[in-house]
Amino acid sequence: MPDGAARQVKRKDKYRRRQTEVFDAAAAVFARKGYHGASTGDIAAELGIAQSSLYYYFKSKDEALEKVCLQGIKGYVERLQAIVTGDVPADVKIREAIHNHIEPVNFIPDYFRTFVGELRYLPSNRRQKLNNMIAEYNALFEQILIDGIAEKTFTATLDCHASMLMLIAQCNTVPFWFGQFEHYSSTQLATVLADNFLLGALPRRNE
Amino acid sequence: MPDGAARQVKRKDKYRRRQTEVFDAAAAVFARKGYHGASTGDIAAELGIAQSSLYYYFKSKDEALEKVCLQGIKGYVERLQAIVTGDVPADVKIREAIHNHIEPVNFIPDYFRTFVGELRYLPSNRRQKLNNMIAEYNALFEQILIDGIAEKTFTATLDCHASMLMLIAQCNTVPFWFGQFEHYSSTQLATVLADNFLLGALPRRNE
DNA sequence: TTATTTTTCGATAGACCTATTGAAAAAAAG
DNA sequence: CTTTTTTTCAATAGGTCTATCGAAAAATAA
Repeated sequence: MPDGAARQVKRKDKYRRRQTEVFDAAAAVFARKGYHGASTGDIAAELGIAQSSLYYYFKSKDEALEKVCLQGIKGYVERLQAIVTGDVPADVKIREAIHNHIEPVNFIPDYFRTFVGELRYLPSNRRQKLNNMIAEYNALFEQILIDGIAEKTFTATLDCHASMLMLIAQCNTVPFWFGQFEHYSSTQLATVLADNFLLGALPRRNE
Repeated sequence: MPDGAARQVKRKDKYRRRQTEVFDAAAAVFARKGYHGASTGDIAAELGIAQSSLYYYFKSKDEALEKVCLQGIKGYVERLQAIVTGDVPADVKIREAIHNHIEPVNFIPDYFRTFVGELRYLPSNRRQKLNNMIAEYNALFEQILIDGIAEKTFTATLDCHASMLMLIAQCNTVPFWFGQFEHYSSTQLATVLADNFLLGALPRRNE
């Protein structure tokens, strides 16, 4: 028989598991109907419980969106940080970065979509932290391109800032059409995207 | 003094001009707050009139969104059609197509943003026509790439369908950050995007 | 000016939505 | 089985939103 402290932990764990189910449902509904188009009643219906029961797990719809967005970006910056500091050429880093960005579509697609599409509806006080993470992420991404020019991996004419925005824009649209093209895996898709960016559509002679 | 028929035309014209102002306001509010986040009261406030006055110009909020979206895509297909059938190499066509897609950010940015971001919230009966136009547009865009491979302008390894989606995805994000980077004109931006797609980031030897 | 048409408005019905509250049901502990 | 704690619920206050309606105001015509 567990002692008092262990019992507390177990109870908290059970609560957190249920809470995760609630946020999963919220993410699914936000992704499908948009934040403002989704009601707490919709989320409850997704779970088969009463609308008021949700408030045992979050304090407001705003907070639910914040948690979903935080979950959606979780780990992104850390993984990109590791890629940037890696000891490989910039073109390999770009391939890794693109893969890193797209891959979560496989296991948290609703969080991914909600983060990309609904973050702007977070009240500005809650949005601050997430905006900072995005700025940091973008800077890391751009750094790969800047370093790539310095090490002569990329052409000097590359517009690093615009290219960074465009690469991320491409990755961010993937969760919105991933279900419709099952013949691509996320890995294949990342490869297509990276090949396009690195090689270009015009043929190359010496390769 | 105009006769009866001419008077009717003049009145209709005046009505249409005012209606355009109403849709302009709707597009602005939809773009800023999202369709579900925007109320008809917000649109009225933008115009400085009563909320109920709007219903003299449209029958429902849905209809307003439909009209804004239709205005947002107006001319796109026709212009791309002309580009596709033009007598120039595929790389030039791609440059033209990208320019054609991005340029409206200069004169109808709110319609552009609303079309890209809010179309999905149109009830499916109203959305049908617009979806068909998008399908047609995408097919035309992809045709440029397919033709480009056939005429040896592009590498045979190019994934035309994925590339089409990615190019359009890039163009579609432009209206969401255009205001923040004033040192790019839409033309310069189109050039960066096309250069990236055609040439790639890796240096080329013989050019 | 007076009469007619166009445009705007105030008031509101009817619906929906968020968040709260106290109580009931379910689960866990004793 | 009884008590305690956790989880869910029904009911609802208080707010917002869309769309309608008849009347008022403004513009135009006679």
